[in-house]
Amino acid sequence: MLISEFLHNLTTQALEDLLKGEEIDIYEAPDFIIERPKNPNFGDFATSLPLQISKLLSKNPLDIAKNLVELLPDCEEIEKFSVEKPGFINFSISKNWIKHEIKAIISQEKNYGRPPNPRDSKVQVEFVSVNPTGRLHLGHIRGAVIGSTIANLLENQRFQVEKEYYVNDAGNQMEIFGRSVIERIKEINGTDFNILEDHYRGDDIVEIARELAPKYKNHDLKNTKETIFDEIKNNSKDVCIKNIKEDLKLIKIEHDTWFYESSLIASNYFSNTLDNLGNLDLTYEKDGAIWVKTEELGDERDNVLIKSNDNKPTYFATDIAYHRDKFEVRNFDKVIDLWGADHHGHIKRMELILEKLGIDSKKLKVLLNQIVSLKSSSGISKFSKRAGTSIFLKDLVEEIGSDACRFSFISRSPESQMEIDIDIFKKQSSENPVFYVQYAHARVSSILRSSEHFDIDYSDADTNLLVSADEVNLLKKLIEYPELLNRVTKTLNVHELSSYALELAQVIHKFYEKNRVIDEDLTNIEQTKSRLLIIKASKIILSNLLNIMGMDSPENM
RNA sequence: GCGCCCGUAGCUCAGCUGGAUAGAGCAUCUGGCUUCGAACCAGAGGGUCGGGGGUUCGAGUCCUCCCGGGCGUGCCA
Repeated sequence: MLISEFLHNLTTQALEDLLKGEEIDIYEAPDFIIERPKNPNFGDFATSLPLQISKLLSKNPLDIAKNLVELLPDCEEIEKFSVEKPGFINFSISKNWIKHEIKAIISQEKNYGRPPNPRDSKVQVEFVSVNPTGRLHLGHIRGAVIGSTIANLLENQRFQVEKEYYVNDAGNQMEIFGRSVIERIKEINGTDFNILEDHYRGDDIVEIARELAPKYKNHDLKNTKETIFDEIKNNSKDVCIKNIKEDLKLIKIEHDTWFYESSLIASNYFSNTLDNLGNLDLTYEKDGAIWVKTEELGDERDNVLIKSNDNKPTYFATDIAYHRDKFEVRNFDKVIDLWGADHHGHIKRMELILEKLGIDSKKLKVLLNQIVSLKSSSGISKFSKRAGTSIFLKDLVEEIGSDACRFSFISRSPESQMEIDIDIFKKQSSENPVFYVQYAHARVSSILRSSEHFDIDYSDADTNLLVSADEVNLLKKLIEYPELLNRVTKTLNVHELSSYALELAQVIHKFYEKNRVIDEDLTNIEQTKSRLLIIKASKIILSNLLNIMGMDSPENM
C-alpha cells in the first residue's frame, strides 16, 4: 500500500473515533488529503484536516490536531506524528519503512511501483490521428508525445492498453489531397499542371507524387477518370500513412491499431448508427440535409450529419459511429482521446449523443492540448498544412533528437499555450533538461560498472547507514516514485513525470558530489555497500521513468 | 457578441481535489576537477503571481469584474 493511503486510512480512523465522542456523523466531515509539505521541517507527509473541521466542531484547530494525534496508533511505519501551528498534523516516516521500500526497488526492479496483478480494464488511448494528407509536423508532436506517454504509463500500471490511430480517410480533405498529388505527378511527368488555391502545397505532397509518378508516366491524367483518380488517391493515402508511421517511429511511437474511417462506411456500421439515431427520434431532414437534434440535448445548436450537396457524412457523423464502435463493438472500459483544443466544441455534443445511445459518457475522457503556434521575428503564425509552412517532425528530430523533442513536449502542461520560436526551441534543445536526467543515469551506471571490479555483494546493505542530508533526500525522493505513478495514473498529468525526473536527477547529482560511493581501500565496506544500494535503486527508478516517458537510459554519454 | 482555455523571474515553464518561506532550467555574475563521469556541484542577483474587488484561519490556486492573448462558434476536419 502507498504510504499516503496508509496515512489517510489511519487518520480517517482517528477522525471517526474523534467524531464519535462529539456525536457528529463522519459523513459531515470533509474529504481531506495527505500531502507532501514543501518544507522538510514539516515532516514527510502532512494533513490540514484539523483546520478543515475546526468550524464543524467549533473547536480550536490546534486542539483538534492534538486530539487526533492522541488517537493515532503507534506503528512501525511512522517515526512520529507532530502538531504544528495553526493546526497541521505532520508525519515523519520511519527508517524501517524506507529500508523496506529500497529493498523492494532492488528486488522488483522494473515491477517496482506497479500493481502485482494485471487489471481487468480495457483502455484505449487514441492519439495523433492526423489526417493522412501529408507528413507529421511540429504542431502534431505535442498530442503524440503526451498520448504515447499516457499509454506507456497505463501499460506500466497494468491496464490492458490499446493504442489507436484513427485514420480520417473518408472526408472532403482526401479528395483535395488526391487532386493535390495528381497535379504534382503531372508536374513531375512533364505535363501541364495546375495547383489550385485550396490544394495542399507542401514538400510532403511532392514527395508522395515522386514516389507514384513513374507508375503513371504513360497515363493521360488531363481528364482524370473517377476510377484512376480513386486509385491514385488511395495509393497516395497508403504512401502517406507509410510516411506517418516512419515519422512516429522516430519519436518511439507505434500504434496497435489503425482504424479507418472508411471502414465504418464500408461495413454499414455508420448507416446502422444513423438508423439508431433516427429510431431514437434524434434526426430530421432540413434543406436537403440530415440533422441531429443536439440542441434539445443541451448543445448550442443542432448539427448536420449528412450534407445536402453530396449526401456524404460530416466528420461529426462518422465520429459518432466511431465512438459507438469503441464502446459497443470493442467494449473498451475506458477511452482516452487526445485532441487539439480546436476540437473542444466537439466534446460536449459527442458526450450528449453517446448518452442517448446508451453509453456512459464518463467512460470517454477527452484530453485537450492547446494548439502549438510558431513565433518568429515576423510575428506569430499558425501551422498550415495546406500552405506548406510546416516544420516537419522528421526534420526536427533529425536536428535535436527524439528524447529532447519528447521531453520538451512532455514537460509542459497540455493546457499551457506554446508559442514556439523555432530558433530558440532548437537552441534550448541542445541544453535540454533531458540530458541532465540521462547524465544522472549514465553516472550511476558508471559507478556500478566500477564496483564490479570489487565484487561486492550489497544485497544485504543497511540503509540505516545513510544519514547525511544528501543521502536521506535521495532515499526519500526514490520512494516517492510509487506515489507519483499512482497520482499521474489518476490525473493523466504526465508533465509531473518529467518534473519528478528532474528532481530525482538533482538529488542524485548532489548526493554524488559529496558522497564517495566506492571506498577503494575497503576500510568502510558497510558504507560502500549501502551507497551502492542507493545508487542501484536510483538507476532502476531513473530507467523505469525514462522508459515510461519513451526516452533512452544511456549507460554512457 | 457568446463558450472554453491561458497570463507566475529577462526567456521557456513547474507549482499535485486552497496550506505552512512562490520554484526549476536557460541567460547574467562568483567559486569548485591529481580520487567513482565537470553534460556536474556550491553561491549571488532577478517576482506588485496581468489588474481591482470578494470568499477563507489561509488564495498563484476558488468566485466576480476588467485588461491582454489563443481556440471554438461551418452542410471543414
